[in-house]
Amino acid sequence: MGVTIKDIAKHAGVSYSTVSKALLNSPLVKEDTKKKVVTIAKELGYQPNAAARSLVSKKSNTIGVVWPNVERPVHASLITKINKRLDDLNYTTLMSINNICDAVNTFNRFQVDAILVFDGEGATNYFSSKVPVVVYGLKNDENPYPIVDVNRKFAIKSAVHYFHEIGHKKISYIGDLPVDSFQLEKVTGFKEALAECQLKHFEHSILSVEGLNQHDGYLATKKLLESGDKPTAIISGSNDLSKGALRAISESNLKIPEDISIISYDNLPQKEGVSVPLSIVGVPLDKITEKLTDTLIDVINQKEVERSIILSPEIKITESCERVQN
Amino acid sequence: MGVTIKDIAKHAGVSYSTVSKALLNSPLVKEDTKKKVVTIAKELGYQPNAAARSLVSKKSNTIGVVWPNVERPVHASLITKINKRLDDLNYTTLMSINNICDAVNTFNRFQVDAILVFDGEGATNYFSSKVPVVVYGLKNDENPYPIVDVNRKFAIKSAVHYFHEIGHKKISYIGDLPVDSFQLEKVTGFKEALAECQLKHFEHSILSVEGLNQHDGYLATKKLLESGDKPTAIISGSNDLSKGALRAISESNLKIPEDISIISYDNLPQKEGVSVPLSIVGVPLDKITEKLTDTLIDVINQKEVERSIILSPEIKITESCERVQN
DNA sequence: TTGAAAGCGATACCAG
DNA sequence: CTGGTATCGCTTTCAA
Repeated sequence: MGVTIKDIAKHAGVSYSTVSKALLNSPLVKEDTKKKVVTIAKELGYQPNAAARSLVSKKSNTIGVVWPNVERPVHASLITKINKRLDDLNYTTLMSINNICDAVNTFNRFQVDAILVFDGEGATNYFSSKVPVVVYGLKNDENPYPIVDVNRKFAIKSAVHYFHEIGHKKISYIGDLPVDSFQLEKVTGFKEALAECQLKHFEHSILSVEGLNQHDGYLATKKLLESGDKPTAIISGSNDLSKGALRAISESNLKIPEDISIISYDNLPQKEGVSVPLSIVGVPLDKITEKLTDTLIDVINQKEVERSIILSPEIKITESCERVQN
Repeated sequence: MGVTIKDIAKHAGVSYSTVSKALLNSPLVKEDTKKKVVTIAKELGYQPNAAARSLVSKKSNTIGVVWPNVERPVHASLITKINKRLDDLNYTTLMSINNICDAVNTFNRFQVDAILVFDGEGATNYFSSKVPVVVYGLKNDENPYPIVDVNRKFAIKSAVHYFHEIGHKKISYIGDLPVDSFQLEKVTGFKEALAECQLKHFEHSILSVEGLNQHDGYLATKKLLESGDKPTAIISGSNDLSKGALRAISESNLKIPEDISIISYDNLPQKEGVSVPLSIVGVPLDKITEKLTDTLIDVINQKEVERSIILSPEIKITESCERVQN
């Protein structure tokens, strides 16, 4: 059906093993022959048969990404970046949105060189794989594969400590969403940090949300500001929540940072489209991408990798924060 | 490295061709032998080598889905449903988030049985594929592959006509977002329908938005209601926009449908979490899923399929709409 | 520098 | 019912 190296061989008047070498740019083939073969291959619209190739070479130059819940868009930009980076490294990325177990099996059948699993649940999902696996997500003791994760708890803690240092005593956290273990981590960080700084909880120190969209942040902040009991500083659990918070703050005719300071948890550098340059705490997406792809390449090359790699957040303070005089 | 049928053959004391047959559940193998082989295969953690299999059988039972812009989450639920349905039909779904051209080439190398391309841009991207292709997205005359699409224009038109029939004369559309060709289609439908019904434009008959989130709908509706010039009916371009609209309406102390009627464009049946059961117009996601998967299966089986399949929307009216007395 | 041939893991046919 | 063998398209020795 498709064009094979034999077809090319016939057209070029050489043997098909020469074609193979030429296409792999082997130094064993004369430049002229190479050129001719490559030209003919292009003309014929030749696409190497991945099945045959990986059958013999035991390598597919392909990495499988398991992304069980596409519907939660949190990871979309990360995956896009990873795809790009792997492409630059000459790897093909294939994705599966099946459950982890099935997806891992599929990729094993396809003999991908490595598998990257996005495990938002810290699931106890027991899967096994001959092909090396790297997990991005919550740590889980049963998981025998190297795991890369982001220290969300520490990120929020840093924010609290920063506010404490510049004199804030009344700090609110927006983004309590118990069904989501990532958010849970952040709330825990907030609570622990309050304790460490000997700061008190007050009625609205932790605002729950129904989701992580701009509107959820808007609603929560609105509620917070309308309570008689305003904080001097806000930490918000995600970029979108922050956008909503900013809008609620400006609607209440409060000024940032004079009336209220704000730090946002975020992995993206600085999103445009906000009125104030937000202070950000979190692990930059590029850092996550790099660590993840590097780890994948390492496991492919059978290098030893740490079993648990927890990336530390960075904090970037802008004019959205101000010292409190007292 | 991995377990092969030869390993199983040794353990079972039969020839490897028998193992192959047993694993394929061929009637040519004695039940006992089958049982034994299957058990051993399981014990050894055997995963058939997809490369070898598709090399000889020329079938991979795999469908490649090209989803160039994951970052726009519109298609996430559709893709999830498709994945599910194909899984039920015993097809494996593999996704690529590369650009259309590269992704199609990749899937050609992997000899998938068919490729589904999500083309949100109606792009003139010229790609060619030996493997059959089905496109979901905007029609495009240069595209030689069968295309499935949703009639967004007609959906909005139906909504306008419905409102017209029940006496509304002042109708607003929320969701003008010119960068998005899908939204553009809807706005066009709105304009054409107004003309067909001989209804007049007024200042806020078409509300633009900056995105398609709940908050965008909230802002637009707020603006609309605060203008002195309220409509009696609203059509909203997406489910999320509608949620925002509902909130803005309730904040303005208006009642649905007494003060204002509303129909939402949506492909999902009826989302929970809204105060009023919304009237919906659009093609149900299940219908799209079914058409898309059926078409894929058809092209795989070399059946003739129409070159252009445009799905008609359904309109479902609930108590969010009321006749206007005049 | 090129060609011939072995073999990757599975299926499918034919012979027993 | 079971076993041997050709074959898929390609990479990779080994010889020429």
